[in-house]
Amino acid sequence: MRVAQLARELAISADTIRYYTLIGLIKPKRNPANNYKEYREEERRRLQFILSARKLGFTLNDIKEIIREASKGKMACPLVRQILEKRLQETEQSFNQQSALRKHMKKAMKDWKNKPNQEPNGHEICHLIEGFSFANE
Amino acid sequence: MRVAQLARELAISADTIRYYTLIGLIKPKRNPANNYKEYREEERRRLQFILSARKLGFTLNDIKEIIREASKGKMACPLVRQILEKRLQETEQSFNQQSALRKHMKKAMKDWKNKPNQEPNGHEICHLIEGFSFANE
DNA sequence: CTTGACCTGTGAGCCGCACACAGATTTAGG
DNA sequence: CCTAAATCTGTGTGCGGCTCACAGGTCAAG
Repeated sequence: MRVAQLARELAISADTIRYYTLIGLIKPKRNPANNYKEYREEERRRLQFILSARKLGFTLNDIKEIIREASKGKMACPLVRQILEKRLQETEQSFNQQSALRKHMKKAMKDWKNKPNQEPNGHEICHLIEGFSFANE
Repeated sequence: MRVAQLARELAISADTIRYYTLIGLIKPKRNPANNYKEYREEERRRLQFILSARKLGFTLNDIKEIIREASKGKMACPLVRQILEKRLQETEQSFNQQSALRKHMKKAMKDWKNKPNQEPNGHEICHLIEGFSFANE
């Protein structure tokens, strides 16, 4: 199976598969007839593993390390648990940041409804932004 | 005032100020004595504008465009309102994605508490990930 | 006058792809 | 069987918003 069809079946882009191949996460054999990469059952399974791991917040580097560990015949689970914990912490952080950003933006939308546009006055760029208060209410 | 001190006062990194300068958001004059960049009141105000706008989700390109508009003597407010709306939509999207990711990760933490590590078995990489269900309960 | 802190510009690295390009291959239609 | 169009290939570049590394110039304190 070639890259485009596999991409269709997994509902991802061919470029993504190519990229994973480029960085060594997948190692398809070549078809000697045309030198195209041939994706088989093994590659499909590995790709599905990658996609699941991505959905759980693992980075591509994490995944690389996990695969390396597993292919040395070792048990990857402890590593997986440890990485998940770390990534969860980071996700909590950026989630809270996102949440704050969202709050500010919504407040701006609301506050600005009652404010007029204003002609430029020399030292302000946009009074909406410059006059915005990030404080709670 | 030189870059490092301004950075300290605004609690951001000197590299960030340098970067904003590089992409043309700030245009400090040079000190002829040593050719260092000189940041004055105008640059400080502009920098504060940039920081406020960033906190409201505007991208650096947005900010560039807004400044360009304002420096043409035009009223930037309508543009600002329009961009905010767009960025808010995007933020909602990525917020929801983050939220889903966080949920999955927390579920994994919980589910995996009861699952043992498992020796590699040839065709699985990590049964924790491979056996994880993304469904709601 | 030296030491060490600070400054400079330039360039590369991060992450996870998306997109552009030019040339090779495959497929469908006549 | 032939051609045209679709699809494929690898390589390289770009995105955002910085951060860090490097090699060298400048400056303040002792």
